[in-house]
Amino acid sequence: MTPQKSVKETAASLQEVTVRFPDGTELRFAKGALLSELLTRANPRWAEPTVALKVNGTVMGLGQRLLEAPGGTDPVLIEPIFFSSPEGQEVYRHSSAHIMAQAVKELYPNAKLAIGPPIEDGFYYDFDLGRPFTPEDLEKIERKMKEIIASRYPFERKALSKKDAIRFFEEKDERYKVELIRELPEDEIVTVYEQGPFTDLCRGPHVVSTQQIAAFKLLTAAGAYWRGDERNPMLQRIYGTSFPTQEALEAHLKRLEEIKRRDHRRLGKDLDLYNMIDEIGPGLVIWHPKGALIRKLIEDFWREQHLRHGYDFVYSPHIARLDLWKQSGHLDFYRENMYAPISIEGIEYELKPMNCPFHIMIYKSHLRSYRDLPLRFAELGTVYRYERSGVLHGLMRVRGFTQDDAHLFCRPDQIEQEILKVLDLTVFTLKTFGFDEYEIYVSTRPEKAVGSAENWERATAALEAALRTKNMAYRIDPGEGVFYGPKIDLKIKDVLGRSWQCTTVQVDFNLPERFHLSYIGEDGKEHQPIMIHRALMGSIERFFGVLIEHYAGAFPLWLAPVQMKVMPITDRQHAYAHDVAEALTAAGFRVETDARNEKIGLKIREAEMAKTPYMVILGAREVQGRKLSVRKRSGENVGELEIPSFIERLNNEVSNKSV
RNA sequence: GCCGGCGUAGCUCAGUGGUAGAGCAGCUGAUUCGUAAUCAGCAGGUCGGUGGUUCAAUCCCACUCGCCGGCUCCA
Repeated sequence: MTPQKSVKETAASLQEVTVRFPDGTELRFAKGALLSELLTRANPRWAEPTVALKVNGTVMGLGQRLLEAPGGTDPVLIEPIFFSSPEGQEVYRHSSAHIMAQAVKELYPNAKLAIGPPIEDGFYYDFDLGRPFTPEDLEKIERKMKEIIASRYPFERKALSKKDAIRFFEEKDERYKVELIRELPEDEIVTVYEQGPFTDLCRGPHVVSTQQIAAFKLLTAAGAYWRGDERNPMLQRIYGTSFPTQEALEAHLKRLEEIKRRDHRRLGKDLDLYNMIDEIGPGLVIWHPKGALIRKLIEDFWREQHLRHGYDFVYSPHIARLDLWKQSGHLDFYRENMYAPISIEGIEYELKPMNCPFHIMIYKSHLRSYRDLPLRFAELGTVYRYERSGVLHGLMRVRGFTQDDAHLFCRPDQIEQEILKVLDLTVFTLKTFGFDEYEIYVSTRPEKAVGSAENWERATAALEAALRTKNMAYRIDPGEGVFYGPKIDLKIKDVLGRSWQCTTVQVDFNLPERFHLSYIGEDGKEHQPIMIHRALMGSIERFFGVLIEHYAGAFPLWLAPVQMKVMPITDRQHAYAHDVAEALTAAGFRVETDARNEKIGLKIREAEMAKTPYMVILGAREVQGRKLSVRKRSGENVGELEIPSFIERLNNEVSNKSV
């Protein structure tokens, strides 16, 4: 199996070449030198252990040789890659995945290898085992991985012809690997990596030795289809993660704990915000009073902003005749997400999955002039979409949800300006909730789509132009547009750095055509308006779920369902507590009084667990001085205040919408 | 939808082929207390649902509903 080195290559390996390091240092090396030799000799005092090297811009493993470097330049440019970079993590975790695969093969020789890539925060490997992995299996695999790491196997790269590679993996009965290799181009050189007795198909690169994987943990096992296609066999996937130090691993595990602690499904129950129950059905939310109040406050804010930004509010029904959905094209392109029609007096009606056709009907209710445009119809519109049972997830993925929807009708020359306005409103809205960072994607034409290629291009160009004007960095997401037009998707980053898709802005050249929308232009002739669909928070349900996790349930004062609790220490302060609560309520705050015959410690504990922003503690001293002793949920003691100065403080905090 | 795990009191969870327990919450009483849990008593469950095996099922089996972790998909 050892590939033969050509005579020419051997000769070449004796020659020398200059290597330039990032600090400008240049050293001479034999062309056949191992990259790890470069590193030792150069002693470059790099702060972190080097995972791999970037050689003339290509990431290479330290076990590779200088002569494999691309470009064949002299000098050869070298850059270190540390674990702290995304590339370093990829190499490190990819190697970790190989170690896991070796462990699995040693423990379960019949397991077939599929694929095992690095992913964000870790790695996975898919196996065909014929049965699922149990938690005990994972423990055994972890122990075996530790042995493999202790064995200090070097990762050795071997190149094979496609034919040899197929034969090699056929002999091992690794049918998935064979399938992968067969799809490579005919003349492709296939590389494999060996670590001790284990060989895996792999492009690489890898760390030098298994010993380099210092700290790892296997996290979960789950089913996954071969190549993500449900018609293919179900494989068994093991997820794991690895880090160069035990501390870094533990920090990561702690973060996972933190994510669990913030889980909106747990907090939603603990804080009594909302629920989803069997009797009603999966993916259908009931909002309990506290959650409903928060929702109301969010919606009030939304309405206020939309009024200021020139939107008109509209309302539309939950069902409409099937014909409407035929005309809109939803029945052709969105059917799999729609519920079965309801027959009423012989006419079929359909539960709405989107609000657009209704807003279009409002547009069509008058003859429109170019002077009327742009028209902006906004609605907190509740829609119902069939989602497969396995994809439902708390508030993040439901079957009935309310979009903060709007449809803008404008002239072609107004598109860019309208999108700019939408972006402004989006940024302002998100910022109010403490989201300052986001990822932006522009999705282009999918396979299943209506409308001409030319229209798609025009629309996409408008979206990109607006983003460039706003200096907002974006990435292209090819083929991910909705069937009726390209879109901008904005994923917000929460306090833990996780991304959530909320905002979407979609240009639509198609619905105006299907519904024969028109306006009378300056020239007195009919023209077709452009339509823009947009939702800033996306779905109120999802946005609320994200907010719960973002704030860890501790809603800022302006959103907190109960803003403060008035807590008399004994019943001798009840009368004063009543007066205080009345004064605060009269000032417009949401106040509860805890007049139970309980110790103050318990009252504070319960207010803390309910994440109430302020606690107003009233004992004999406060009654005496007609004051308030104010404590924040952070534990901070604000001290003794007079009622008016407390109210002023609260008013400031609410009007600033301090996060 | 698919693979796997789970479903026991309002919540978090023990448990067993002979019809169930704890802590918290609830109710009652006592305690009048200064910044994250006062004490005692009481009450609370057709063990997700349906069917089957069995003298006997919460436990075993089948089906079904739901939840959780993934796959796929999306606001």
